[in-house]
Amino acid sequence: MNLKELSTLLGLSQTTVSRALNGYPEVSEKTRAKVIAAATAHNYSPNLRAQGLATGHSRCIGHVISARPSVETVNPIFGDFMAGAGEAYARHGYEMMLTQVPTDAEADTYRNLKARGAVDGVVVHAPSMNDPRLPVLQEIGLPFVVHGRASGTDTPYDWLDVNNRRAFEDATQYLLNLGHRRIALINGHEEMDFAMRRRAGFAAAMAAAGLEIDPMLTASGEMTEQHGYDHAMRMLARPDRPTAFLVASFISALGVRRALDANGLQMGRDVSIVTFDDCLSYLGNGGAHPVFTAMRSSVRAAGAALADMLVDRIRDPGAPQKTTLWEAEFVIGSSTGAARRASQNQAVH
Amino acid sequence: MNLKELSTLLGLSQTTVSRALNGYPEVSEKTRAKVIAAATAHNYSPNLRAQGLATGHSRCIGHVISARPSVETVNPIFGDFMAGAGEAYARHGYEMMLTQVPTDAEADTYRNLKARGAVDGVVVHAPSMNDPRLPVLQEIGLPFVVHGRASGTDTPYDWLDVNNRRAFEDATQYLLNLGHRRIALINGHEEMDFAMRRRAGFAAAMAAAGLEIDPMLTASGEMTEQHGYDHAMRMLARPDRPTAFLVASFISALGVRRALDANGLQMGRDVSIVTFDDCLSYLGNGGAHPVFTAMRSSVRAAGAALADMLVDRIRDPGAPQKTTLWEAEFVIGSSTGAARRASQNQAVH
DNA sequence: TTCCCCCCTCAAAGCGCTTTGGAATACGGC
DNA sequence: GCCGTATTCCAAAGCGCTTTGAGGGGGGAA
Repeated sequence: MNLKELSTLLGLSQTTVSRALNGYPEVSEKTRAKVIAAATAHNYSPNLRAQGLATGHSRCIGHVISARPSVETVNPIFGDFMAGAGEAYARHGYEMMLTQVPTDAEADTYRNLKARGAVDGVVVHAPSMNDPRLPVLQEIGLPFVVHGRASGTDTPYDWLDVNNRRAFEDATQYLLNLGHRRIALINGHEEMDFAMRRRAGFAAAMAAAGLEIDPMLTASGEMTEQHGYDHAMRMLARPDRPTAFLVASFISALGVRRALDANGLQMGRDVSIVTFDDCLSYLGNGGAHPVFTAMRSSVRAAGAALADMLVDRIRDPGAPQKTTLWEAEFVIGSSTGAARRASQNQAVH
Repeated sequence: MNLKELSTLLGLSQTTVSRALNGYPEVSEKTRAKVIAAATAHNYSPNLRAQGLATGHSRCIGHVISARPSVETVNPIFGDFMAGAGEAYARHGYEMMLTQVPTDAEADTYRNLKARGAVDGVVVHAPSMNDPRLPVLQEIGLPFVVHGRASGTDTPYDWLDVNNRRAFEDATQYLLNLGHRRIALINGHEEMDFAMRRRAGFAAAMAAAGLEIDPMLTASGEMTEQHGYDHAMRMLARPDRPTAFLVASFISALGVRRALDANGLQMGRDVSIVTFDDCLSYLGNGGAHPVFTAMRSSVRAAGAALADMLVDRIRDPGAPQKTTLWEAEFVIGSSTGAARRASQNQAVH
């Protein structure tokens, strides 16, 4: 069933039917009602491609996932982000399209997406410092929003970020107040902008307390469970082992916790953990009684908010750039406690 | 840059340029080379929508995610599945499109996808028994493949599944051999076909051993960490508590483990856990030394295999249906051990 | 009755591509 | 030198929709 068929069936012109369906005022309400009834009765929906060809836009948002090798999509955070964004897109009548590409081909992918008119806009995930994608997007004029920020990019752009620096500074301060001195940082890849900011927050609090950061007590990498486990094991094996861990991801925190178990240490009593919690739906932090003391911010909400921002940007490409900075919420769970004497004694500088 | 511009620029007709680009034999290799060079030089790619309109297909695969409420997308399994599928699609030149809809609107969504010509095919996730989606898809003639099976659907369709029944039967047998008698099952939603099969496998092994299933020791629901924790806590609070848990998801198993910790029980010594492991990239099972004894099967590999199946189906709609049944691999970790006397004593029938 | 205006509807021109059917050129063979 | 066969290229017709510019009809005012 296409427009032509539907219109002959109704005894109207294609124009009228199209206008009726698209809510134009030039058509009487009576006609409109008849048209809509017929459309639903015959399960008619305008052909996406024809519509897109005629209007010049695709009503589709692109998410290009750089795959080093394919690790980003798989990031559990991604699923929650898409859930939030997807709902918002649906509300605005947009589809979402995923593209997976090798990291080095991302810029070309954007050019191609633009050239083929495949999408009306994109969201940029996991920005790094001086992210090369942003200049490309600006150059080719493809609307975009960024989940996070990219330090070093001077031209303005739309972004939404969590105040990672503040969150990690506060969390570190919290641990310092509990008497911890040897604090380990299990971070994400430090080319990532958010990871850099997190480290900066940590460093700031440590410096303010007059403490030096022991390079043996910091780690960065893909935030898997194994990542947390491996580095925690390594650090806990040291004679001057840390009394507290600051972990950039809930999943890695699970790994750190496994390492504590493996060492016969009790979380919260022997060793403390503070983690960043993205509120992943399948990995709750124990509901009303948080297991982990955590900085938390819903990545799903971020997805929804960014989707709204992107739709706004597409509708009004000339609007001033919008930026949003969310503060993470700090929740106290049972994974933290006062630093213990024994451990402190070990931690002599 | 569009076809017309490119062709005038080359001094050729649109036909020739199009043919050169699409590899038709009617154009000389010399011309073709010139055309391709110009296309890349000017970053020309045919407009997706125009191409689609002319050819009648979209080169796009749909994944519709039923959201009850929005819980499915967010399933960490989804990310891994998409990573696998996405890579395969890219290889075949397909894009992938996500649509999120309320569970009850899924059938309409398929009709709509078809009516609008939005996608060339879809993959059906999380089939339930007598899944209503399959008849709809068959009726409207939209090519599809199913991740899992839908018992009760008689007309043949393409599917790929893990032998869940066998896996759970074997796992149960393994626990029985270790002397466990009170075995708990933490399952997924039992309308889901895979959950039903898993329970059937469990039940078969128990029945073969002459054991009854204690309804208090089974649970089903969304496979979150909290789900595992809550039910394990409930079961462990019973005087005749289970000595072993059979868990349908790695994430829920983490929750069960948390419950063991909360009860001061040691996993593998006091209480055993066997879990199903989908090989999620961010949640490894400890690499060479598995933490959990597990039935495992990569959901990512499943995504890739299903994507290939779907592309085949689209290319040859008349081909005979293809079905694939994978056996899960059984790996022994440190989460299982012989049933302990003390616990066995509690477990008197 | 006549005219004018507003409301509603229409025919037709694209949007950028593929593809059919046909035409032009080049090349041998007779 | 002429014709048949390849080879290479082209003009034009859609694909299904939106949208422009224009026409038709009904009702109120003169």
